[in-house]
Amino acid sequence: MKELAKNYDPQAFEDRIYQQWMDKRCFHAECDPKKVPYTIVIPPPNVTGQLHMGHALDETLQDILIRWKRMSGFSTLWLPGTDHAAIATEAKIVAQMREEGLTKEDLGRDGFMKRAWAWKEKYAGRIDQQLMKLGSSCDWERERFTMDEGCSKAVKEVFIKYYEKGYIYRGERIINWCPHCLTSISNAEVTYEEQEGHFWHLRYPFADGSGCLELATTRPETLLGDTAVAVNPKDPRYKDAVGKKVILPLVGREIPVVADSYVDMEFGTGVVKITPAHDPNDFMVGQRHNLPVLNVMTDDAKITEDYPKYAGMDRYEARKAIVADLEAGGYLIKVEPHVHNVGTCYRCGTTVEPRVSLQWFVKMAELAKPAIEAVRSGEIKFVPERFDKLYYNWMEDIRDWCISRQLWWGHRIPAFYCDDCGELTVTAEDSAVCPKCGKPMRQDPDTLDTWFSSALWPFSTLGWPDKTDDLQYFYPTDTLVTGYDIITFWVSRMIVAGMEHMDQAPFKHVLIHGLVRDAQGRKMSKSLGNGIDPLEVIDTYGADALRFMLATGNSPGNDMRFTDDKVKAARNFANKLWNASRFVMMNLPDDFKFTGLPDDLRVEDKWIVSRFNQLAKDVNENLDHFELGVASSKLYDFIWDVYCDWYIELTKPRLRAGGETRAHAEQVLVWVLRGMLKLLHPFMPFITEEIWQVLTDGASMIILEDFPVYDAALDFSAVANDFEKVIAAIKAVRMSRQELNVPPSVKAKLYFETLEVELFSAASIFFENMVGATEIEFGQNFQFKNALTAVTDCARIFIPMEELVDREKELQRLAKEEAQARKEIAIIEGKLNNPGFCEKAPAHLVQAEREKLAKAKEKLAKVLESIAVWQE
RNA sequence: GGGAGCAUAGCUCAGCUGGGAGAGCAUCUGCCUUACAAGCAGAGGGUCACAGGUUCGAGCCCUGUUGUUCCCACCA
Repeated sequence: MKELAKNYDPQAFEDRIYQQWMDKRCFHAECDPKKVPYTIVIPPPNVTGQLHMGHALDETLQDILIRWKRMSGFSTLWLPGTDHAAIATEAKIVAQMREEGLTKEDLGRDGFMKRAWAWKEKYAGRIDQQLMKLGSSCDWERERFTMDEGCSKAVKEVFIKYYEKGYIYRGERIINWCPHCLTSISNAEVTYEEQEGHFWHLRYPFADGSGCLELATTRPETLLGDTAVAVNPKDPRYKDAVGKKVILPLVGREIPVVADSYVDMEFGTGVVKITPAHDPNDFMVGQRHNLPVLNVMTDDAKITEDYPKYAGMDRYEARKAIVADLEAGGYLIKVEPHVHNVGTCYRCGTTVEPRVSLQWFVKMAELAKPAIEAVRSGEIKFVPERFDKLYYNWMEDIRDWCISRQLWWGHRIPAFYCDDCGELTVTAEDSAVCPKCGKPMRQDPDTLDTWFSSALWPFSTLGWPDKTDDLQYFYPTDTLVTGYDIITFWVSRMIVAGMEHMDQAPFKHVLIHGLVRDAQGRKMSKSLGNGIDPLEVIDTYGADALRFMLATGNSPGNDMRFTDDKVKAARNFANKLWNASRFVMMNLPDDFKFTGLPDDLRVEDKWIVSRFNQLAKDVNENLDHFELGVASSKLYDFIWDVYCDWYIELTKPRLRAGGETRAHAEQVLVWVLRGMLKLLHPFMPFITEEIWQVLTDGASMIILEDFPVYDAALDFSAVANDFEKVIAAIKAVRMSRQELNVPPSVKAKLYFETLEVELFSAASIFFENMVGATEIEFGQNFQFKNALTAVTDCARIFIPMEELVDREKELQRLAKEEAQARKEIAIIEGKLNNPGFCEKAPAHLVQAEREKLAKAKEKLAKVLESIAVWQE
């Protein structure tokens, strides 16, 4: 038999193992009618992005599920792919061009696109490589990209379908504009931040000279675009003002005073300046009162040429200048500090500028209805459930979705304008000629929001709009794994699209995870520089350790902190498994053949087999309920505590014995080891595959093995429970010896007072091997003047010492045990003396309490006897 | 303003449908026991935020309070 390397060194095999899986096409999915499909589509990372800890978590969870299902006999497809990430990618390219002194206009649209594709080609694949390092078992043969031919076809199809059904319209609305990215963004892409600003109290004089209206603003520079002043119609203070005109300071324009219920009488002076072009609420007021819309800013938020004095100043410069002028002109009453929420671009953090412009929108209210119903009916389930509230919250109050972006990198809107006759045509054809007048048409310059294409991801990647075999077989997908931060951006829109175009929810479960934060609990971010690179972690500790750490110790939907200690603990666990496997293999003869579990199992074998059987049951159940963290910690406990610390130690005497005894132990050791490796494989795929292949001499791959399940034939609970008594006795002896500072090197004979003579006598070898027993004798009423006692609920064990035992210390120890026993008895008696408990609690629980009480009393009696002996 | 999460050992967190408070790390003690010192054997440490309620029984369910984090809306 080949041996495992002396040290666990993930670098030595992780890449090789991955290559093997690839060579054997282990990740490839077939439309196999004999199998049940299980599908996950990857949340597509940015095509030119880099793997960060959030991805690592996301992919780890998906890979665990996929590998588990694959081993459980499903035809599993994990479909990988990347997103073109319109704003993010275009921003990077533009920044790079800026360094060369180039602008988009310099290159022109075609030139820019050429450059963008080249950029994409250069960096695409990098993220794939990184996913591979993690062990992701994606079907790379099916890899997709949101701007590939098929996805682009789907996008056009959907756009046209929506347009024809009246869900898509074009209109002049106030939208969120990012002056840095130079594009519109949707409501969902705006993040609000609390900022300290000012409240400028201003005075607007009446045109007729009858005094002034006082009002306050946080954005004095927008005054240039004021087209009215509004008051509440019910406000008695301003009854006479309504209908009059005021003169706009600095500008001199006469604007009306209008009455609108939007104005809150309680707030400020009850007078609001109305700037329809630069504030969403003002825009609505403007519409109600037919006010002109004056855009006073350019794309990049500078004042336009219409106001020569401030032209070219950016909005903050202009603010300073205008405030100064207002003060000079006597229009400024006072300035107060004011904390308010400011919208920022979620991509670049720039303060967004509400701006009126002509954009494309999707009417969401109708489309949202079936999508809401899909969750309400349980067709789609969020895990954990509470996230459905966030979803309803968003969907039930949904706004129209601004989908046009003033970017070049993306899907161009399939709308064409005829400059000649003014006709608007939406069509999939590129070489469009005006259907009305036959003249050539001009395509809309804008592209679509990135999320428009990712919304179609669960079916566009399977071939839709064509009716492909993949689509037939793998749709709807089963589980979507993603972070709570993109439920509104992405999950909700996929559900909408799935319901609308496929008439079927795109997935059954949405497994939501939290954010990976740094050790102090802060969000990992570029600006803080506190991000941890998963690849560096993999280099240091191995992918298995990283994966295990990410999957353990947290529960769905909750954030987790990343600490080095946790990865180290996971690495140590891998090392433990490695060494245990090495130990087992070292003990196997060269011609070892695994023949399966022997029929004549010993008590300790039945114990471990039974425990393993329970573990297999638990792990399957936990995974079924998406309790990945619970499953992984059960595996940890079993492998480390049960198998390594107990079972291996228990088998050592048998291995030393040789012959049949040894061969028998070898089979059980290997049987359990194989089972553990399989159960652990989804979590730690590399190390389990490596060990497996050495163990099986390369005859098979663990990734293709059957996942263990509960087997009633392997349930030996009764025997296992008996064996727990032996374990309890060993622990009790250890505790006595340690607490009395008896060195491990000191051996001693053990005297047992017990009714379980048969059980303990069969186990005597363990006492010799594990607690330094020289010999074991059974009897009653032993009297020792200088012995430690170890007490369990079914045995009292004397350990006579040659050197004088510290009487006081042993008495103290026994007193502690007495106190514990009494406390336990009190608790149980408290329950049993409660008539309500005995009457209403399930019978088996009452019975269990009675048994516990009997045992506790027995133990107490034994402890008291021991104390009596010492006190004589 | 609306909604949600969290509060459990010194730290980081588990604890699934209510039925004996757990893990890792840290601390203390003893061990190089030929798989593993990235280890072994033990120990100490918690009024499960607070106050009520339901129940035979509450870390878990209900109500309220406090602290904290987040999401949504957004008052110029």
